[in-house]
Amino acid sequence: MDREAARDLALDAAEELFYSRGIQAVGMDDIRGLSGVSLKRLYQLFATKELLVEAYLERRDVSWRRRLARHVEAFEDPGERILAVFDWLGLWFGEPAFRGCAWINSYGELGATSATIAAQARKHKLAFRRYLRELTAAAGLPEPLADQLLLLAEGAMVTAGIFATPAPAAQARAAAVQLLAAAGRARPAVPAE
Amino acid sequence: MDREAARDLALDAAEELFYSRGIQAVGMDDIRGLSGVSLKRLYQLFATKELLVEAYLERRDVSWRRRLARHVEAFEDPGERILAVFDWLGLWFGEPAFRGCAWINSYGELGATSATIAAQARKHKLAFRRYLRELTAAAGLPEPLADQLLLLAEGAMVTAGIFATPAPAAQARAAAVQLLAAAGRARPAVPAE
DNA sequence: TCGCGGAGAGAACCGGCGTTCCCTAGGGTA
DNA sequence: TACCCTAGGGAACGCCGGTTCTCTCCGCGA
Repeated sequence: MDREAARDLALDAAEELFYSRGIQAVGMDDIRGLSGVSLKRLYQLFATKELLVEAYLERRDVSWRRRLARHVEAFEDPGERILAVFDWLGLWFGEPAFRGCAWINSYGELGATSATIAAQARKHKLAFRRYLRELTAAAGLPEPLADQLLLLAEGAMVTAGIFATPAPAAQARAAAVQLLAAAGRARPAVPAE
Repeated sequence: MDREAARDLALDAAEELFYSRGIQAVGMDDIRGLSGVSLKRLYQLFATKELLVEAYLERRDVSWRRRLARHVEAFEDPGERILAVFDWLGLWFGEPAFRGCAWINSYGELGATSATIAAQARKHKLAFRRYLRELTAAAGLPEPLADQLLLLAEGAMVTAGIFATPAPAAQARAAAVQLLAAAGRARPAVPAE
């Protein structure tokens, strides 16, 4: 097993365990047990647990945003793309392994203690906000609307996690429809010509 | 120092430390150091750390909702009361000690491990949702609107915590205004007579 | 066949923390 | 003054988990 393969196995196990149980509840030995990568190798790949956590959040950030983008960009219409974000959240919330947002959870757990984890959470949420701003800009809608959509999405993630139901995605979608309509009335996306 | 006073001191210290640093980052000895209540007494009052955490969340739930209600119920108009919720969030977010929502943070930290903490978070959020539903019902607005307002509020708490800015409260308030207007158009709160 | 270098398993080390225990001091009482 | 009883401080205990170390084994080259 070469270095790359071991790294992937370790990160797979880290993602599975850290996400489902929380970071502090998982020991390096648990990672070793699930991944089959020996402790020695683990520490060659990630000098400390904190670095492993960082790599886990980094990799998940990339894959999370890619999964979202794939779903959203199947649509052509800019307005539909915005709503597709909430539809995708609903799909995500419905997955059996769903346990809330990894970054919100990590921030709650270690944001006060670890500056790097707080920074990772900020980075991820900034990237998500930037994406929403791109989507609203493409639809000719103002930036403040994107920030409101961000609040709906974050609220849906939290509520879906704590209440363990995917319903908040549909609620957020409905609210987004209202906000889009209101913004459309103020500054129509497609001028009447 | 009698039993009641010691209990209050211990809970004051617990709230201060657990909220600012996270639960697992605080040891019983830290509680003792800040409260001045000896370990022996602490364990007479709370047989385990978990019971202390539970008592902390319980007490904070009561005081958090009382603070909110005090601010909201200074207004008479049902519509104003709803918006007052978001104004109060802005005041809260602006406090120097603000570090996000204690229940969202606790859930992220221990929700997967401790069933009682997950239940506390659910209980608190259910109570908040019930309050929002009461406010919208009093304004003659439909229940789904309350659930959407809940998403805005939760999203604002998370975003204000991670980005360390009170701005999300105003963004959520603006979105709430739009949603209220839309709901008012559909089913006017004050019929035209 | 004989070393040798690297890798893995798991024990060992060490610090932290929840919980318990011991020792002392102080105050009330005969 | 002598004796208890209580409370508090803080050391002690046991466990856990991050990190390191050691021992063994395997494959490869001379």
